[in-house]
Amino acid sequence: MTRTVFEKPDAIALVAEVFRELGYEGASMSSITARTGLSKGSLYHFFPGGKEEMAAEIMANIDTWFVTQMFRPLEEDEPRAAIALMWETTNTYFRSGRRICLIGAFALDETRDRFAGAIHGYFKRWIDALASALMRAGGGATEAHALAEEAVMGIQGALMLARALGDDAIFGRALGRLRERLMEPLERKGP
Amino acid sequence: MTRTVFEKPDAIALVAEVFRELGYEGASMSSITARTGLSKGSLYHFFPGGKEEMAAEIMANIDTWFVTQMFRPLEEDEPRAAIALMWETTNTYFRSGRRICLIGAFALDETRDRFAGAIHGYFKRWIDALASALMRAGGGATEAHALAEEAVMGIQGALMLARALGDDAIFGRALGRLRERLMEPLERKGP
DNA sequence: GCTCGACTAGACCGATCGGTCTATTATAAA
DNA sequence: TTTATAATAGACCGATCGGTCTAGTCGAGC
Repeated sequence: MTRTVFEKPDAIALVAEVFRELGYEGASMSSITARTGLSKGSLYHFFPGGKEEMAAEIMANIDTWFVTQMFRPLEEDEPRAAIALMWETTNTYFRSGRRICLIGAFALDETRDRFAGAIHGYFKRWIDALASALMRAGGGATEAHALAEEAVMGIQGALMLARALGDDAIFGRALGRLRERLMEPLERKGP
Repeated sequence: MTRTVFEKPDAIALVAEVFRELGYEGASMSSITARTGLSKGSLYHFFPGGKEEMAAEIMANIDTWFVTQMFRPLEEDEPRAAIALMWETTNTYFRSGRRICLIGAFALDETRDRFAGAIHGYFKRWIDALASALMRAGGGATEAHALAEEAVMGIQGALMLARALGDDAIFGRALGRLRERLMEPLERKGP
C-alpha cells in the first residue's frame, strides 16, 4: 500500500477547496477523504476537533493571508498603490470569479452562528482597512467608510452573481466598475 | 393525538424558512419536521420527491412571487415608478437585511449544480427586467444593463454583509446608495 | 540497527440521515 | 350513514453521517 505523507498547510488548502465546493454541511468526511486523498486517520491527526476545527483553521488561514496580502498594505502602505493592489489581489484570489468567498458562503447559512466571530472580524477588517486607505488618500471619514462598505459588498455580490449566472466575464466587469466608483471621489481631490 | 391540517402553500412557506436558516444540506428532515410542525407523512404527501422537490417548489414559488411583484412591473409598467417599487419591495421582502436570499445562498454551494437553471433564470430575469425599465426611462442598452447588473449584485452583497456583520442598519444604507447610483444617470436625462 | 513518535490506512461505532410504509383520522361526496 | 380519499403521525429501513480506534508505515535521533 503506497503511503502519501502530507504537510498540515497542504491539508488545510486541500480541505478548504472541498468546503468551497460543497459548503460546510455538504462536505462529508467521506467526500473530504475522497477529494483530498487524505485518510480519516490523517484528517483527525491534523484536526482532532473534526470538521469544526478544519473549518476554523481554514478560516484563520484565509484571514491571515488576506491580512498580509491586502489588509495590512491598505492600513500601512501608500494608499493609492495599496488600493490598486487590492483590486489585483481580489481578481487573482477569486480566480476571476470562478472561486467563491468561503467566509462569505459561511455567513449565509447556519454555519454563521458557529463562526460568527471569525466571519465578522474578516469583513470588518477588510472594510476598515480599505476605509483607512481612502482616508489617507484624502477622503472624509464618513465617505471613506461608505465607499469601502460599497466596494466589499460589491465584490461579494459579484462573486455570487458570477456563480449564479455561470458567467466568466461578469466578475471582471464588476471589479472594473467598482474600481471606478471607488476612485471617482479621489480623482476630484487630484491624482 | 391532536391533528393539525396544513395547506400546501403554508407547507412551502414553512419549509422555505427552514432552508433559509439552515441551508439545503443543513436542513435535515428531522429539523424540518421539528421546526415546521409538519410530520414526515405530511411532508412526503406534499412533496413526494423529498428534499429536492421541496427546494424546487420553494424556488419556483419565490420566482413567481418576484415575477408578479417586481419583474413584470419593471418590464411593463411605468419605469420610474416600477424602479421605486423595486427598492421598496426589496427592503420589505428581505426584512431590512435580516432575511437572506435563498436563491443566492443556493448559488454558493453545491446546491447550485442541482438547481442551476432556476438560479440562473431568477437572476437573469431580475437584471433584464431592471435593464428594460432603465432603457424605457431613457438609458442606453449597454449602460442600462451594466447598471442593472450593478444594482442586483449590490443587493446580494448587501444581504451577505448584513448577515456577516450582524448589522441591522447596513442593508438600508446600502439600498440607499444603490438607488442613488441607479438614478444618477437618469437624473441627467431629466425627471 | 533500534527505538520512538509522527503520520497514515481503513475497519468499525452509535447516531442520524433521507426516505418508505402502515395505521389512523378528518372531510366531503353519495 | 356509508364510503372514498386526502392528510397526518410516527415507527421503521438501509445508507451514510461524524468520529474513534487499531494496526500498522515511515523517517529522525541515538
